[in-house]
Amino acid sequence: MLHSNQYNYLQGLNKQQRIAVETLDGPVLVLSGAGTGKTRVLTTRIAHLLVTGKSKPWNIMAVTFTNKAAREMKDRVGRIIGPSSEQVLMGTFHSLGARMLRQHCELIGLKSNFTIIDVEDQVKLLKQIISAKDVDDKRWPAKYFLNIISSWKDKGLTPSKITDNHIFEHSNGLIKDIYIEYQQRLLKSNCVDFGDLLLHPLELLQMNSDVLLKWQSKITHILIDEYQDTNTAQYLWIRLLCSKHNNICCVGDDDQSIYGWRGAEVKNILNFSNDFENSKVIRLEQNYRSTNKILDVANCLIKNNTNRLGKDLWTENNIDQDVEIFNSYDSSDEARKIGEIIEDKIRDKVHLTEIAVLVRTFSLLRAIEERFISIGLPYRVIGTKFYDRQEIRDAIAYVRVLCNPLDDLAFERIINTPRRGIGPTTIKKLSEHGRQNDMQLFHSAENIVNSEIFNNRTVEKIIQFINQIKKWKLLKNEKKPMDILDQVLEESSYYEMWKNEKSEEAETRISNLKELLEVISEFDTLEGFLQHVSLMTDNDVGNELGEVTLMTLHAAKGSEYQVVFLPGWEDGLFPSFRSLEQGGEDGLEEERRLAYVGITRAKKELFFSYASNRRINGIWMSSLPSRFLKELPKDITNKIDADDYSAYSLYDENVSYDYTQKFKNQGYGPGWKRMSELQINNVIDKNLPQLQKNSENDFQINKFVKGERVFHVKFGMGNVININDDKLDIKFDNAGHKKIQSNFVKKQ
DNA sequence: TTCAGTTTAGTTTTT
DNA sequence: CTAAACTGAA
Repeated sequence: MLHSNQYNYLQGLNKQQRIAVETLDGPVLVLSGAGTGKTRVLTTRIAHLLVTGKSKPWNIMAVTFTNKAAREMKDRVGRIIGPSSEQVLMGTFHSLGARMLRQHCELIGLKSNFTIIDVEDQVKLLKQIISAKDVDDKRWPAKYFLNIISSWKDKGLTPSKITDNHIFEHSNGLIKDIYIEYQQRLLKSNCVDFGDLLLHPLELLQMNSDVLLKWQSKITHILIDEYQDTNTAQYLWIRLLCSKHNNICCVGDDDQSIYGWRGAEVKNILNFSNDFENSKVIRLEQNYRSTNKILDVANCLIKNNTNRLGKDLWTENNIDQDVEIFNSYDSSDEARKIGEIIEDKIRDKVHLTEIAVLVRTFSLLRAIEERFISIGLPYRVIGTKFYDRQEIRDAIAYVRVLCNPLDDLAFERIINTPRRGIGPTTIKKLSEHGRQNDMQLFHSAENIVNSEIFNNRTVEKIIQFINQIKKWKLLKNEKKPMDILDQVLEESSYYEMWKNEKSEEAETRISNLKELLEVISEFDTLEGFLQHVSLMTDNDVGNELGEVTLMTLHAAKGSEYQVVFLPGWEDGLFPSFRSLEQGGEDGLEEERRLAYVGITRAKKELFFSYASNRRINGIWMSSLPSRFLKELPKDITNKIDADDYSAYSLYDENVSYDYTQKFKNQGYGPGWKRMSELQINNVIDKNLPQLQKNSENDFQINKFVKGERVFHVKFGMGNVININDDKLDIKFDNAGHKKIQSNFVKKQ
C-alpha cells in the first residue's frame, strides 16, 4: 500500500471521502448526500488512479449526466493532473454513446455522418408512419407511441426483443409494427434519436464479441456520476463494459433521483451490492454546503419518503439564519416580493451570481422575468431552448442536409422554406417515387428529372434547389463552417424571407441567426457543430456579468447558491398533480425528492413561497399551499398557519371567510372555466382594489419620451428614437437599432 | 400553392 | 391562453 500522505491532493478530504478515493479496486458505491463533496471525490479519484499508476488516462472512462457536470469534471481533473486529463474518456452517457457508435456504425447499419434528431422530429416521423398505417390518430396520437417506444429504448429493448408481454393491448398490437418501421426509417435516413445513442451501443456490445472485448480491454476503470439516474439501457451497457476488470465506482444519492419519468431506475442504486460481487459501500454524510437550519428542513422533508436507503446529513456549519417562507396573492405579487428581497441582498453585498430562483415548471418563470425586467435586475435563464427556435431549427436543417443527404426530416423542412413553390403535393409525390425506388427524398428529387410525374415548372424548381445544395456541399472543403452557413442562408434567400416580414420578431430572428453564426464559428467542421447542437441543451455560458440564475429544479441538480428562492409551492403545481396522476405514491415521492434537491441547493439562505392565485394556461386558479410545506419543521409550518389556507385572509384578517368549500370545487371538472371567470370578475375586482392599484403603479414605469435614456437587460443602454404605442424604437449603444416592447426596458 | 381566418387541442421535468 | 392544425378562397 502506498503512503498516501505524499499526495497533496488528498489533503482536506475527510475520512469517508478518503476511503472513497483510495479504494481503487473492485466495485465501489459511494452514497453521497447533497453537498458532501461527491464531485471532489470523483475528480480526486481519477487523479489518484493516474498518480498511483493504477491506470493510464486512456483506460479511464468517466460518465456524467449533463454536459455541465462533464465540463466541470474535466476542468477539475485538469487542474490536478494537467493536460494528460485530455485523454481520459469523459462525457455524458449520450456523448460517449455517440462516440462509440460512430466508431462501429456500420455494424448497426449507419454511416459515420449520422445525425441525431430531437423530439420534434421524432414526432414528425411517427406521424408520417401512423398516417400511412391508417391509425386513428385522435385516439392514439403520435406522442403516445413515442412514449412507449422511448420507454422501451430506455429499457434496452430493440424491436426484436419486444414480446407479446410488452405490447399494450390498446393499440391493437400495432405498436410493434410502428416501432419496427420507425427504426427502419431512422436507419434509412441515417439518423438516430436520443434513445438510440444508448440502445445502439448496447446492441453493438451484445452482438459483437470482438467489439466488446476491444472495449473491455481498453477501459480498465469506470466512474459513474449520478448513478441513481441511470436507466436500464445505461446499466446494461456499463455492466458489459466493466465485467472484465470489474473496477467500477458509482456515485449517487437515492434521495436525488428525479428522472424516473425518463426511465431512470432507482433500483440500480438500491441493488448495487447485489449486482456487483464483493462491492464496497461508502457513505458520505457530512455536508459542506448548507447551514444546519437548511439541512434540518431538507432532512425533515425527505424522511417522509419510505423507499430510500436512509441517511441523515449533518454539518458543522451552525448559523442562526432562519429559513423563510412567504405567501403572495398571485404570481406577480410573488415576483415583486422576490425582487424586493434580492434588492435587499444586493445592498448586503451578495453577488448576483450567488442567487438562484428554482421552479417546478418553466411557465412559472414568466412572471418573475417580467418583474426582473421591469426593475432592471439582470438575470439569465438556464435551459431556454435557443435551438428550439424556428429560425435556428431551419438553419440547422440546412446544415443537416449538407452533412447527411439521407436526412429526410431536415430535407422536408427546408425544401419549401423559404417558399419555392414546392408544396405538400409535390413532396408527397417525391416520397412516393422515393419509396418505389428505395431512395431517400434527396436522391428521389435528383432522380425525378427523368420521370414524367411533374410538369416542367415544378421540375425546374426542384432541379434548381438540388443544384443549390450540391453547390453548397462543395463549399465544405474550402470554407469555414461559419462562412458556409452564412452563404447558404444568403443564397437560399432565407435572410430575405425574414427581412421581408414586417413583424418585429423578424428582426430578433435575424439577430438569433447571427448568434448562431457565432456559435458555429467555434467549430472546424459542420459535422462537429451538428453534434454539439444536438447534444447540448444547457446554454450555460459563463456568469461573470453578475446575473441572477433562473431555472427548473431539474436543471438545478449539481449546483449551489448562497441564496435560493423556491416559488410556486402550491398543491397541484408542486407536487404536480400530473405526476401524482401518473405515478401515484411513487410519483409523489419523486416530487418530494425534487423538493429535496431544491432545498439542498441553498448554502445560506432559503425562501419558500406560495401564491394563492395563479393563472395557469390563461385561466385563473386558486390553490392551496403545497402539502410538502406541511412536512417542514414547526417553525416554518407555524408561519403558514398564520396566513391561513385561504386566499383572502391575508388582506383582511378581521373578517373570516369560509372559502374552503369553494377551493374544493375548483379544478378540472365541468364548469371550472365558468367558476374561474366568476372569480376574476367578482371576487378580485371588488374585494381587492388596493392590489389592482399596485399593478397600475407598475405600468407607470412604461411611459417614455423621445430621446430618453433607457436600459434593457440584454442590450444594455440606449436612446428612444421613436414611440409607437407600447413599442419603442431604440438605438442601443452597443447592440444597434432594435424595436422593443416598452415593458422590457427600464427608465434610467 | 398560398394565405388568411377559424377551430381545436394541449398544457412537467431533459439527454 | 397559445400554438398547431385545419378549412376554404384566390
